[in-house]
Amino acid sequence: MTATSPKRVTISDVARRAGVSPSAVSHAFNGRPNVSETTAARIRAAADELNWRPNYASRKVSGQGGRSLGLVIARSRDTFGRDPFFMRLLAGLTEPLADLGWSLSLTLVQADEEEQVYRQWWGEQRVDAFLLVDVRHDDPRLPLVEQLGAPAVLLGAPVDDAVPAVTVADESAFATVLEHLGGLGHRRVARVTDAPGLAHTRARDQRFSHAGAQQGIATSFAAWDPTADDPVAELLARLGGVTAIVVDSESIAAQIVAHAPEVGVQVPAQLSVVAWEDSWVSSLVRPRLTALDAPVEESARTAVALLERLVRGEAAESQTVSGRRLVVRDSTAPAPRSPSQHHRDPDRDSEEAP
Amino acid sequence: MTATSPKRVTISDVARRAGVSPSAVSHAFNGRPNVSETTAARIRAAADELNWRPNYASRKVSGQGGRSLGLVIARSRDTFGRDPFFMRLLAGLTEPLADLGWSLSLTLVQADEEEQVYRQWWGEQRVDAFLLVDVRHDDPRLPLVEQLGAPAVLLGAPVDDAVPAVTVADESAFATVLEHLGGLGHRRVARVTDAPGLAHTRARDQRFSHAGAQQGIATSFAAWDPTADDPVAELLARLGGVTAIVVDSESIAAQIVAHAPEVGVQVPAQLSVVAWEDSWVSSLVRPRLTALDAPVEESARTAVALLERLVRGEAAESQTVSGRRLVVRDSTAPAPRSPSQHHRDPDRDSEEAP
DNA sequence: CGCTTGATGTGTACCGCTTTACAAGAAGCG
DNA sequence: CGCTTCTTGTAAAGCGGTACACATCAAGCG
Repeated sequence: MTATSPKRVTISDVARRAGVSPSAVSHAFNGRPNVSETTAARIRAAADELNWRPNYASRKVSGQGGRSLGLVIARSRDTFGRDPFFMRLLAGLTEPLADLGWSLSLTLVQADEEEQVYRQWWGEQRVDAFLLVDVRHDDPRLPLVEQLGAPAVLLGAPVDDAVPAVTVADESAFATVLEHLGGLGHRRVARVTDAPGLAHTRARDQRFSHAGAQQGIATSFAAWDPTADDPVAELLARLGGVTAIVVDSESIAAQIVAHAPEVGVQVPAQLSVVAWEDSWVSSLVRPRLTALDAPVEESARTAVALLERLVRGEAAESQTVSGRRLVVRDSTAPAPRSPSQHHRDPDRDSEEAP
Repeated sequence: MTATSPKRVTISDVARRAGVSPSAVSHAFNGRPNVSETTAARIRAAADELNWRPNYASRKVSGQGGRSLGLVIARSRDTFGRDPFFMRLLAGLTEPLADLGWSLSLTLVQADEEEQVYRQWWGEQRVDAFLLVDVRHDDPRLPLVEQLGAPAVLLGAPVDDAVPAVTVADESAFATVLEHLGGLGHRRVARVTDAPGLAHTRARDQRFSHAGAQQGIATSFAAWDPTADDPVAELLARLGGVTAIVVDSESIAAQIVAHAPEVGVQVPAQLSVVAWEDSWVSSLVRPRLTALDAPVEESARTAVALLERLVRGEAAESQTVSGRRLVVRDSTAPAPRSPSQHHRDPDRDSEEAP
């Protein structure tokens, strides 16, 4: 088939139909006081009958503020696809954007094309603001958006005064998690992270150590190595006397609980696992993951609100959203009596909760 | 902070810098033959130095074809979020779109706002084409895009000649799956679907019956009821003497294999499960899901190519992409010797593969 | 060598809408 | 009742490009 475009209806058609000038239509549609309520109604009726809406491109050209948010994600298809966080984020952005009449432009890029895409989208005025995710230390995008003069908000730990951040309050979260684990008798807990370059990783590392110190729990760190032959086995082997881990990524936590028994580590009998994000995946795997739910939808909403203010030229301050909530499921249990049994025959120890 | 927009550079700035007229710049940037290669180079250099890119909105206003694809998904946050297919689709669309210089506008809507959003986005010329997913029987969007004259392509079974479809070849897929199951001794297989309203569901139903008939396997159908208290238990109870199921949705298949043992059905000892989509989730759950991988990325690429032709005013025919591939994992095994044992004590039967 | 060509550019009229004057009649007022 | 002030509307100038028609000028040619 061929797309046969019926002549598109313009503001003049509406004006003619309502018996007014095009300017009147414009004023009516922009809530300007230059038109009486009665004629405004007539104009709206005419527009309705013709099914007309102001052409987005045209209004942008004539100086009307923007209505499009750019989300550029520098991830491989794979790491994007297996992070349920992004689904939640996308879904969460959609609603507040729609309320504002904005739309979301999304793309995945390779790391080395990233800046290029920001420049292009901004230069073409394809988008009017950016939402920055996966912000790294010394992230080049921060100076970039400043240089461009592009309104931007980042999700994660604040990095730079010039770009407001929407942060999920984490302080008490580590305390909560370690209280939960401490209450189960765990004394040595490790934090597992991938993506060491991300800005929020460092912030969380500090909070984790701090909370551990306060609660008398020995904390350590372990990096997830996706290049290993069997990343789960490799990680578990490195864990030493740790009896519980807090995993930054939900998908990694899920892989760990699913695969650990197969390499001789029973979860949660020998090792408790907490995921630092929550989604349907956590309740899918067995044992179900104890996870820390984050208010993703609210973060999205907050970010959009901030962005909207920036685009209007107002100032916007970084904001914190709270609502971290520990959802206790089946991957955490009392610490084994004698630690460091990871490599025993799985059948032989089945220490149950006291 | 406040966004202080540095004066934006326009085509005239570039023209001045290159010592030519604005038209020359335009021609140079649109590969028009009105400008010599040497001056074109000079112009490009000037544009580079000023970091200029043609304003997207302006070119659209002045009749330049569109560069934006609309994807409107009528799903709840939840059903969107737990379908890994969408992640693959989004990721898959991104690359071919970027190659074309297009961008993707995404939104989630409630079913009753759906048409409204199509009208709005098209009316505002915010997008230049639509990709239709989750197409239902008598889907109102098909007449709608026709009426609007909007280029559109749908993913799934062809429904209407006016809207080209990109279809994943399914014919041999059912044969392959049933061969696999038949070879394991299964004689009664059910197909489990949610979303009975989707257009491709009916098509698959027929193919399934057909393939069953050809291979002497008794086929039946079972609907997934998400409103049930325990949908998995409820489904399994309804299965009768069936020893294997083919589940239309990967996330449902995953729930089934994860939860079945907890309601007394061993997978795959008592029941084999095949998922009709594949993603990382299939290898996450235990037992790992035997799944039918679909060429999602290639479908996306094909759809984009079709769309691009439509936007250029060329005709575009429906296309089929092949590449369905059965990935055999751990959720399929030989059929139990005596069927219909679903409600036995799980410990008591552990019939192993012969 | 005069004239047709082809290669390169430039002027200019839009595209559809916003916006800043500015006009015209109604209303307020001393 | 003449003049100022609102109210309601219109005209016209852009916004940043594109595209068509036309101007140049050097080369090609009989």
